[in-house]
Amino acid sequence: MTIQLPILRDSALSVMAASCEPRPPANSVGMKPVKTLKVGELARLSSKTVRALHLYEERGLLDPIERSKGGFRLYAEDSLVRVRWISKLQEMGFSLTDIQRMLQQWEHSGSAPAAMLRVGELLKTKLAETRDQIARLRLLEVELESSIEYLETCPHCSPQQVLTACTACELHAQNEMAPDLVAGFHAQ
Amino acid sequence: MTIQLPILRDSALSVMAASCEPRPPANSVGMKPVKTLKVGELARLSSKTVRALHLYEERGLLDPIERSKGGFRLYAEDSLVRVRWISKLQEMGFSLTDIQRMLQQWEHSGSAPAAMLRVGELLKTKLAETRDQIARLRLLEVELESSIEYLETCPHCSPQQVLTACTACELHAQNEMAPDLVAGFHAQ
DNA sequence: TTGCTCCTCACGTCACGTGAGGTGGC
DNA sequence: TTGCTCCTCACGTCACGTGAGGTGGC
Repeated sequence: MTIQLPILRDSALSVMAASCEPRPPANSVGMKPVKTLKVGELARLSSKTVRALHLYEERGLLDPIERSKGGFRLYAEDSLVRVRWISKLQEMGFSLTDIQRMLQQWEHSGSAPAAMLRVGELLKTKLAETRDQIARLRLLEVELESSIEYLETCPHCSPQQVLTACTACELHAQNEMAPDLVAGFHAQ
Repeated sequence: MTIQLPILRDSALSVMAASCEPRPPANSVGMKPVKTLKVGELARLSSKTVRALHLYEERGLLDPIERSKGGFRLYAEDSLVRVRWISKLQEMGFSLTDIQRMLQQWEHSGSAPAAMLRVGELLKTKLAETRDQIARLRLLEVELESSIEYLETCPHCSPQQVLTACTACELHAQNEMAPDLVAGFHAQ
């Protein structure tokens, strides 16, 4: 994976030099050592474990730009964007294998708009799935609420009452079925 | 786990007998064989695999009422309620171990209102977590939408454009950063 | 030198998936 | 007898968790 530097870079630098802001460290030209992160720092910043970051490397999803003399992994600051990107895709339900495939498709597609089109399609599919998932969770939310409400009655029941009698409890209206979340306990 | 039959059963039966509906098979008294389900049927009805149902049995979450002479598991119809209950708890993020613990607490608590109180507390905690999860997914939804919108511009880009040039694409406003979901591709 | 961070194996865990080889029941 | 369903091992998978034993770097 070779990265071409955008051509604007020089003019961008001169604009910054002309401003009154303190000059940021030159980190793209190689004169000063580039600011890097050790794996523990990257882990902390991304809320991942070191083990997870190692795994992403094994799977080809993340690479340190170099190693220290002692073998320590040194990451570019950009890696944080990559790791957060992985996290988001995982939250949407992509597996690491899915993500691996997406990256490969991306790298092997010569034409930029074609690659972007593919990405767009994937995101649209996921948007639909995310909406489904939200709908499912809202149903669960309603169910939780009504189960909690149903259970509000129980503290007024006699403490001597045995659990097996709950199937015919006289405190709840006779036509009021126990909600599934409660009924599951006595099922069987 | 012994189940006491509710006392209303007989009167319920006689009400049914008095109606004009065809008499349903007597399935609680033991005169006729009780309607049971084989594991495959239960799997189909609950959208689980046979393997999963076996696992629930190993973990003490589900038990067939009997076995056929040939060793086939035979489940009560009630088992479907139990399996759906397990599914719902899993959707909320409970592990099988969690569910196992809940059932044990339930079975070992002598007092019914106390058991219900515990269940109520657990459900309240899960309600909060479910709401958090919904909030997270809605953020993702918004992010997906804006990423998709951002990518709408790309089909108008020259097909000869190389991917590495996307970091400085002139079709997107210069101050418009690529959304994280897109930026993750070129990060590193 | 001390203490914290990092390294590479390598086995464990969770909720199943996926055969292998054999049998039940209509 | 055929075909579908079921049985019990038992190993595989996914995304890490969790040591074990050793070293880097301020």
